[in-house]
Amino acid sequence: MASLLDKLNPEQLAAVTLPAEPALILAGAGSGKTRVLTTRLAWLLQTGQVTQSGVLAVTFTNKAAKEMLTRLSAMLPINTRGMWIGTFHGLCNRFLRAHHREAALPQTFQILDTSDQLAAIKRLLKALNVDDEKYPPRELQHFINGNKEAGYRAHAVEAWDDYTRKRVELYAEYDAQCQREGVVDFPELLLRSYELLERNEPIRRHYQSRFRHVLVDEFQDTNRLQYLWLKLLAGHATASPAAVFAVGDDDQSIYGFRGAEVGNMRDFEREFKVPRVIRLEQNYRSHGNILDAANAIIANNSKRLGKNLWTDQGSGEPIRVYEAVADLDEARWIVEEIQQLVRDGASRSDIALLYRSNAQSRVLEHQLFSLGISYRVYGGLRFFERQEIKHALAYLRLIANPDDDTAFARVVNFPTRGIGARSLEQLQDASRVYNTSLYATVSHLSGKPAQAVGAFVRLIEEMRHATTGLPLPEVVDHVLDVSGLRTHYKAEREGEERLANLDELINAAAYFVHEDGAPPAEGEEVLAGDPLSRFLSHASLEAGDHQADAGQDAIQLMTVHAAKGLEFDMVFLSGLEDGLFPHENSITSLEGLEEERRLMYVAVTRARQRLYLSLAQSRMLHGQTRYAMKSRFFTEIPEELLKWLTPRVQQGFGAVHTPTRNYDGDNHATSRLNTPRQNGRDLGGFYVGQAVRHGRFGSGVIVSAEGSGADARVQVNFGSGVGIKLLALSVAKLEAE
DNA sequence: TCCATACTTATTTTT
DNA sequence: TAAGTATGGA
Repeated sequence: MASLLDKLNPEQLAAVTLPAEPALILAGAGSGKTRVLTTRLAWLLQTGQVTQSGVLAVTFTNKAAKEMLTRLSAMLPINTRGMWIGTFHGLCNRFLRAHHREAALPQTFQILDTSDQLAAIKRLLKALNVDDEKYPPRELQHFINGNKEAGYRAHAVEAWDDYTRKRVELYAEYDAQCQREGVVDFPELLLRSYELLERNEPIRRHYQSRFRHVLVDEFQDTNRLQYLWLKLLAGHATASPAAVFAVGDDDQSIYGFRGAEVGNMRDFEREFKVPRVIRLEQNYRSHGNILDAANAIIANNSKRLGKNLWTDQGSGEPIRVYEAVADLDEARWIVEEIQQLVRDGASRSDIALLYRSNAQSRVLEHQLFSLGISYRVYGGLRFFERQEIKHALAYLRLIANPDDDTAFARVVNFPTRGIGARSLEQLQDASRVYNTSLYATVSHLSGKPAQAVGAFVRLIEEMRHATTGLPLPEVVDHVLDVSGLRTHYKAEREGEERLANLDELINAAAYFVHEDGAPPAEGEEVLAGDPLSRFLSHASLEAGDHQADAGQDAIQLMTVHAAKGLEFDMVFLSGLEDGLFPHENSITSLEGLEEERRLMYVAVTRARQRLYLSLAQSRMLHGQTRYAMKSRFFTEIPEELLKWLTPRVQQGFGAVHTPTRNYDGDNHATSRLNTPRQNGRDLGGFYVGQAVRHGRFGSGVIVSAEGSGADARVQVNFGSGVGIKLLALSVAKLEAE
């Protein structure tokens, strides 16, 4: 037992061995958060304070849940299968399958992913004849999900204006449609579970008395509904509440834009009366200079719970900074530097290239590609999101649940079988009249459309019949043939990859059955439902890997968001320009800016040994060259931690006049940029891209120009604090800097 | 039904 | 720029 607690630092040890009471662990970046969480779980089990079935551990991602299970099995010789360790959505799915009747759902209910949900909303708007210009589907989706995640059903949403009233009405209609079809979206998994617990006392009591210890990972990312769900499940208001062990870092809260409420941490501390917040501040990842920079940056945020990272590893190297003239030069420099690192023996996969937004990867990729350096871009389409896979899954969904109109609409005419828009419209209308699903409505139809659609229904019936009792992989195989999907993609010019993916789906099914069939631990129940429904919910809840060959030794490219939780020996953080990072859409509000700052904090703390920061004075954005100032975050890092690799004269764009400014001496891009006249406009000697000084606003860059001569006006970006100003040259006393 | 062309729009994203 | 959607003609 001692071995479990070995090598923990005093704070970690204190956290792991806390008594059964509400606990809040503020775990800084690289402080051994996962280790503490897993060791706590193992320790509770090993010391007999709780049984396997008395534990609920919840994470946000499948990856984190898997990691916890793997590490737990490595610590204790136990069968973890059947334990309630998983994602919020995964656990709620399991809960709802087990109590589908009480939750008023068919046992085979299907889960809509984000794109399915959007399709369902579009279909609803069409059926109700709602103008989708006035009520854009995406906006409506956001409205519905936002309300669900705050815990509000349509009837509970306050609406003070006609527009909102209409959206609330559509929200109610949407829920009714989902109910008819036997499908639930992501937030619905949570809300439905919450409502069931709230309404059904026997079930609530059962789970409240069962779970004695509730462990929550990444607590700062919880939304309101998740917080309420935890509170209820843990029996917060009851005589014998479960001990909630919440681990998180308010400084790494970067998902506010999708409903995460950092405030949940404060609320938790207060409402659960956490006796003592434990801070994990010793960092095992980065060298001192990197941590000093991170601490300095995040110190500018208000409303923090407070925390300061430290290390005993020494200060290490300075942070290297490079200011390029243009995005292309920045990319060239980064790639050149990477080549040097690799020549010096660095392994490519230890090098990460981070950026604020996905669009920035293009220049970088281009540069890497042309120099033949292997790289891997994270993000993008995942396995279960590919169209051919979604088509195949739609057939499977119809076998499991014929009322799933989203699945029906997706494949009724794919591959094409002569069912046009008019037939479908008729079917939609009839389905409203009879209040039945599209599938069930077909029997009411007559005439020509009924023939074609009827044939489709018979096809699905045959599929269901032929696959009953077959092992899952064979079901999939059969469906791929009979649906005509295989034939379709065989005929398609570039269908080989799609065909390969479809075959991969059979493998995924086989693998799933293999995992799914393992015997559960004693006293544990497995997920209820038939194997097909289980596989389908697995496909929705776990969209699979982001493509790319993970095993290869390649440079890692990703957004800062995607990098959260990861670490690399060397990190390049590119595009550090005001307007890009922090993003211009976020700088208008304090909360927005503080989230950007947390993002910056996350980015900086990814680096173990070496951190590079870079920016470009001009950048191609939306097909136009844009000029920007250095990111305001530079001013938040103590100067002595930075090592400028570009001559200091260049800062503030003074260098545009110096002859050698580009990394490789190639200055054609610059000479084009700095032509003192643009579009023949007379700007009295000024030009776009020029560094200027204003008496009141300070120094900035001319971003754009309009008018000419006496009417000439220019937009000047003054950076931090001031922002972009439109100034008439005849009025404003600008001087070249 | 399919294909070409025009038009729009442009963070971050897991489940 | 460039991807995604919308529209209209064959």
